[in-house]
Amino acid sequence: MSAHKNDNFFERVYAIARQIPYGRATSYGAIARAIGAAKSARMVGYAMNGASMREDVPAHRVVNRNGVLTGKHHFPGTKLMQQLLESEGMVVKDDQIVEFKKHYWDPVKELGLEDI
DNA sequence: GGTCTGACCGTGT
DNA sequence: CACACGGCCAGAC
Repeated sequence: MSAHKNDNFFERVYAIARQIPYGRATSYGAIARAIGAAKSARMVGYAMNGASMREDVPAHRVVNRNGVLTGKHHFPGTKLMQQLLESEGMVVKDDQIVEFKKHYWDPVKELGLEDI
């Protein structure tokens, strides 16, 4: 019992992050909205910290709203995050995804969560 | 068990 | 346009 609205905040974050397609990227805020916690973007970032050890969660495809690789320091190696993104066809310059909008993947829109 | 911090975001001045 | 601030909430100390 005592089933609160977000029992598994972290699991929900991972569930969304897992669905980010190859070659695309999304933002912390977008994921936060997708799980119904629009103002908890910070916690999404915090959750991704624990996702580093999970291979099924592509944490490198999650950046901030400006397309900046704010979490790159949490990856083993300084440029691993950038390399992973570039290996998927994205261009990263000055710690930022070039033409971020072009590769942006909005979970709320793509998964049809708007009407829920 | 209070306090601080953090891979963020929107809004106000 | 730059900067400051509040919000949200889970862990670490």
